[in-house]
Amino acid sequence: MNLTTAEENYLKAIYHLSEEGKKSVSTNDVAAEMNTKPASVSDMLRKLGEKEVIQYRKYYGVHITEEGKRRALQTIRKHRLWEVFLVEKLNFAWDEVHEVAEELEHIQSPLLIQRLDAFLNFPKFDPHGDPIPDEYGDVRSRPRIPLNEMEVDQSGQIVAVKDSSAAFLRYLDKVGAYIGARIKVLDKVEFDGSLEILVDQKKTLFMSKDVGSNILVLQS
Amino acid sequence: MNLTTAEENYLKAIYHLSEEGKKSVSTNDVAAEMNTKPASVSDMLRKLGEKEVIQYRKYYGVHITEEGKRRALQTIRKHRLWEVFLVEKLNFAWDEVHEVAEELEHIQSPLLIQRLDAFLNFPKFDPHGDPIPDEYGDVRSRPRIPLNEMEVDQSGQIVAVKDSSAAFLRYLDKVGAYIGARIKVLDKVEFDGSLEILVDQKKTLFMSKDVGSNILVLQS
DNA sequence: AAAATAATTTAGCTATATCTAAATAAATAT
DNA sequence: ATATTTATTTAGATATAGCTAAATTATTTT
Ligand SMILES: [Mn+2]
Ligand SMILES: [Mn+2]
Ligand SMILES: [Mn+2]
Ligand SMILES: [Mn+2]
Repeated sequence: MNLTTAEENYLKAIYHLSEEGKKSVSTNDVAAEMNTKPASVSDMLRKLGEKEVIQYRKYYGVHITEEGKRRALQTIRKHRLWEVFLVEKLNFAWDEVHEVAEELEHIQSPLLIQRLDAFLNFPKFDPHGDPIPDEYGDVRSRPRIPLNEMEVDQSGQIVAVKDSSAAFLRYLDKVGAYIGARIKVLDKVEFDGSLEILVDQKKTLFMSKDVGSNILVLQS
Repeated sequence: MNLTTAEENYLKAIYHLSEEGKKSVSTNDVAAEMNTKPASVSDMLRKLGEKEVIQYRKYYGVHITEEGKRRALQTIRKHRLWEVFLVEKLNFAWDEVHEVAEELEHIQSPLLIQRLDAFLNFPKFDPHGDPIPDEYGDVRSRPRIPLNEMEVDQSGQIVAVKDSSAAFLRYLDKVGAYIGARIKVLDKVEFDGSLEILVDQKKTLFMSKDVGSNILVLQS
C-alpha cells in the first residue's frame, strides 16, 4: 500500500511531533506543523488511520504505529540523504537545501536511494547534524543538549541545530558558528539567559538564550 | 504561471509528437502517447490552451506555441540531465533511468539544475544519445540516420537510439551495441531488410530491420 | 452542574486529474 | 448527397487535497 506525497508529509510531521515527548498528537498540533487548517487534518487523519500508519480515535488525537514509524523514517532518510548530496556534491549552502529536499524525498525508487547512499559514502548525519536513519529505520542518535543549558566553563562541540530555517542558518554563518565547531561557555547572563561563547579557542560570541536553545552540543 | 506535473508531461508529449513532422497533433495521438483516454486529453488540451502553451481549436488538434516549446525543452533538459547523473554518478544502467528521470524532471529548482549541469560537466547528450537543450532551450542536434537506411559498405558510429525502452536497451547490451561504437554495414538482406553489421572492426552482428531502424548512426 | 471556551469534526464547496458512456462533429465511402 | 465510420468532445463519476462555516464534542471555569 502506497502513500501519496501529501500523506508522506503528514506522516513525517506526525512522527516529528511524536518524538517531542507527548504520547498523543493533536489535530491542532498537526495543522500548525503543516500550515494547514484543522479541518483538512481531520480528513487526512481518517485516511492515514485507514491505511494503518496511525491509530486514530476521533477527538483524542493520534498515535503513530510501528508501520507508520517505519514509513516516516524512510522518508526522513531520503530527505537527509538528498540534503547531503546537495551540500557535498552540488555546493548548496546548508540554508538552501530544505525546500528542494522536501520535494526530492518523495521520489519513489529504492535503487536510487541505495545508490545515492553509496555515492555519498554512507553518511551518518545531514548538513544540520541530524542523524540519517539506515535502510531499516535504525537511527544512531548522539547525546546532545541545547547550548543554553550548559554551565559556565563547560566545553563541547556543536553537533546539530534545532531550527533549520534559512534565517537562522544564515545568522550562524555570519557569526561563524558551524557544525563541528569546538565551543566553551564563558558566561551566562542571569537576567535574560544570553550567553558568551568561545568558538574554536579564538573567537568570542554573544548570543541570546533563544539562539542558544537552537544550537545542540555534544558535551566533552 | 506554473504548470503541474501532469501538464508538464502532456506538454512534453505534445512537443515530441510535433517534432515528428506533423504540423498538427491530434487528441488521439496524445492519448496514445500518454496512455490515457481521449476524453482526458480533451480536458487537458483546454487547460493547456488557456495557459497559452498550446494553440487549441476543438476538433482540429493542437499546435505548440513558442512559450510551450520553451517550457517543454526545459523539462526535457531536466529529464536528460538527471539521466546522465543516474548513469555517470550512480551507476545506473541505461535501461534503468527513464522512470526515475520521469519523476525527477518535475522538481522545481533552477539552482538545482544549474548546479547539476555544472557537476556533470555540462554534458551535451544523454545516455541514449539524445541532445540536452541548454538553459535557453537551444539544441545542438547531430545529423543521424537509422542504421537500416545505410548502404552496404558504409561506415559510421552509433550516436543514439530511437527506442529507449528497457527491453530494447538490454537487447543492445546483450549483443554488444552501444553509443559510440564504430560500425560498418557488411550486408543487407533484400528479402526482409535484415542487416549484417561489423562492430568495432571485430564483432559481426545480425539484426532485423526493426532493430536497425531504432539505432541512429552518424555517417563517416 | 451549568455555562463558557477550546478543540475537533462534518458538511459543502473548489480545483486537479482521471475514467466510462453518451453525444456530436468530421471524414470517408457508397 | 446520404450513410457509415472514426475522432473528438461533453456529461457525469471517482479520488485526492485543500478551504470556510457550521455543528458537535471535550475541557475548563464559575
Ligand atoms: Mn516533502
Ligand atoms: Mn536537515
Ligand atoms: Mn514526467
Ligand atoms: Mn533519454
